[in-house]
Amino acid sequence: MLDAKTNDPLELGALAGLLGYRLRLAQQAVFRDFAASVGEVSPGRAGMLLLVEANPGVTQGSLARAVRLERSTMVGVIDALEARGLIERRRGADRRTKGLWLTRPGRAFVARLKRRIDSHERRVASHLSVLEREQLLGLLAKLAAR
Amino acid sequence: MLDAKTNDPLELGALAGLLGYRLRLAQQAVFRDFAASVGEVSPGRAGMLLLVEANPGVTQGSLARAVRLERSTMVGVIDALEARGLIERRRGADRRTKGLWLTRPGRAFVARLKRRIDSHERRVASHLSVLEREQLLGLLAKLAAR
DNA sequence: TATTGTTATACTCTATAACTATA
DNA sequence: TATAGTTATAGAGTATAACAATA
Repeated sequence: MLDAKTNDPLELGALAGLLGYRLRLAQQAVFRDFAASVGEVSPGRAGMLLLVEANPGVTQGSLARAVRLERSTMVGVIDALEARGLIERRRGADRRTKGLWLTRPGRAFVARLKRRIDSHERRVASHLSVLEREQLLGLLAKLAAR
Repeated sequence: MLDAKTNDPLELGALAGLLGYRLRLAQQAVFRDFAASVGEVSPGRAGMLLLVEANPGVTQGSLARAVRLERSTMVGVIDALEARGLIERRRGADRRTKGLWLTRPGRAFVARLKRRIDSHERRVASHLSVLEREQLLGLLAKLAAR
């Protein structure tokens, strides 16, 4: 780890070989590129929009479990996306539930989002070969499999 | 991605092959294990303690740059670690700076921390071979190199 | 009784802008 | 003028606990 300003080297000590530390640095780098190049919506919110696109009518609770948020947290998140006109709640067959759907503007937004995410992904992976990227995705999935 | 409660499969859609998505899931898994098994201090704070241990007398600003936090954010972080009696500020040769040092209890705390982190690391990497773990660390470093 | 969405509330982590003391 | 630490303030993002409607 280099001190970004003075280039004083800072000893990493016990930190050097820890997966959690390397994961955090990598994720910071990727998220920083996402914010700069995709913008408009955070990585987490973008992921939710992609999940609603792939699972039209998904209930709030089901989406919350998928992204590991509390149901109560999801309320505000959906409120915000609904206020931006990107998704809408519809009454489900089970009248306790609310199904989530992309609005027409929401679908256009997600289409644009996907194009930007594509070029973001290419830029982020530009230092990796195709094989290395596949290896990395596989190892990450293995690590996350609990 | 499985819905954790009902086992309804949720389609991942465009999310499936994104490095940022896989990074986030992997990091969540690792941090959850850290919280459950190391506890007492968050991964980020633990990292700072390890950096102070490896760089006695490091200034607040230098540490802030190393972990990519604002100087102003670092103030409160150090306040909290100081209030817990783990580190102390000492006046530097340049009298604008404050050097950071582990206290005696802080050194004991970090020693215990390192033992817990070791077993945490082994558990997290338990699904990976030694070679796979090395590959993963290397690929993550490559990804984070901007 | 159990589940879904909701509200009220609070906590953690972080940033920006303006200040002070030194350099 | 520039830098290190500081303060005040604000904004994401998240959680817990209690509640109403529905199953």
